[in-house]
Amino acid sequence: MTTTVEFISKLRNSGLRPTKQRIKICEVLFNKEKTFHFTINDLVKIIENEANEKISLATVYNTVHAFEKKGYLKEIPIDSNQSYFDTNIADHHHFYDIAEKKLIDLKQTDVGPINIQKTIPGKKIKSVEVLVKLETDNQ
Amino acid sequence: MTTTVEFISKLRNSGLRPTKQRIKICEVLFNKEKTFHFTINDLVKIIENEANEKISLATVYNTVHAFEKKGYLKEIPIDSNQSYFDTNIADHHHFYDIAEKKLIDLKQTDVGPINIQKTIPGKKIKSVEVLVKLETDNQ
DNA sequence: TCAACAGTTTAGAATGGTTTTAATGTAATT
DNA sequence: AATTACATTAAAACCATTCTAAACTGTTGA
Repeated sequence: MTTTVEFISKLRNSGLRPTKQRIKICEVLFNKEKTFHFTINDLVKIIENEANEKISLATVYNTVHAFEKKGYLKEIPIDSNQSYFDTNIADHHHFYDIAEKKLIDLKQTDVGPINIQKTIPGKKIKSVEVLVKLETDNQ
Repeated sequence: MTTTVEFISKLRNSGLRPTKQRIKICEVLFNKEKTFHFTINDLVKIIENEANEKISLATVYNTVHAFEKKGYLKEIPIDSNQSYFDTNIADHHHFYDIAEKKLIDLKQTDVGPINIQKTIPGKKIKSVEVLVKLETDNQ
């Protein structure tokens, strides 16, 4: 449980003005028991349900991108027509249920260490992400 | 080097009528020395340059999706606003150079086996894809 | 060989997620 | 309180992708 005051200083410390909208989005995203995955559309709906407020779509996009840039959110690479975000910023991997278009977290221990042998001069590894696609098992 | 005749029978055997457009796209995609990555836009440009033909955008989309469904192409999961495809259908993974927006193939031996410990009832694993994001190494 | 059918191509319109615009509003600073 | 820089907003624009419906073409069987 994080208080509004804490969100305000977190935002200020990040160089983001603590506006009503950003605080609301913080509460929606970072005050949950568990981390979760969402699309922008999901987030808009959650805000509409949870508060009776309405935050403009553009602001939701702006805020999510700002939070991503600050490292408070991670975008999950999926070849889908919309972006998925994750409030779990720890290093971890995903199942993607193709039929249901749903993401499921994998723990580090579910996958085991991944050792990348190849290097590219002048580049360093920023992240290593495994996406396991699931389909229906008909048998 | 694959002949036109071979592409025709490959298409027929897949239940796809060997049309002029599909044969052309086969030649562009599968007659290269090396496998490569492309977007739909890339492919349209290649076709325009290589032949003086013009294939309708809708047909390019249709054909790429048909080929993907038949397993002759693979879509690569990246959190981008457009789809990337790969003519390398062997089991392999990717580097993604964030700065240059370029994909680089990793060989199986560059990554080693990945062992997924978790299972979901009624679902089976369709694919396991590793995306290694690279950033500039400033030091 | 030819007719008939089913599958394919096409240009252009529609769709839908995301970004831009430019006007209005608000937090921070003086 | 005035100023300034940053934020929010609705609506328009953007752009990759999909859809539509009419024209076209490969295939089949008589």
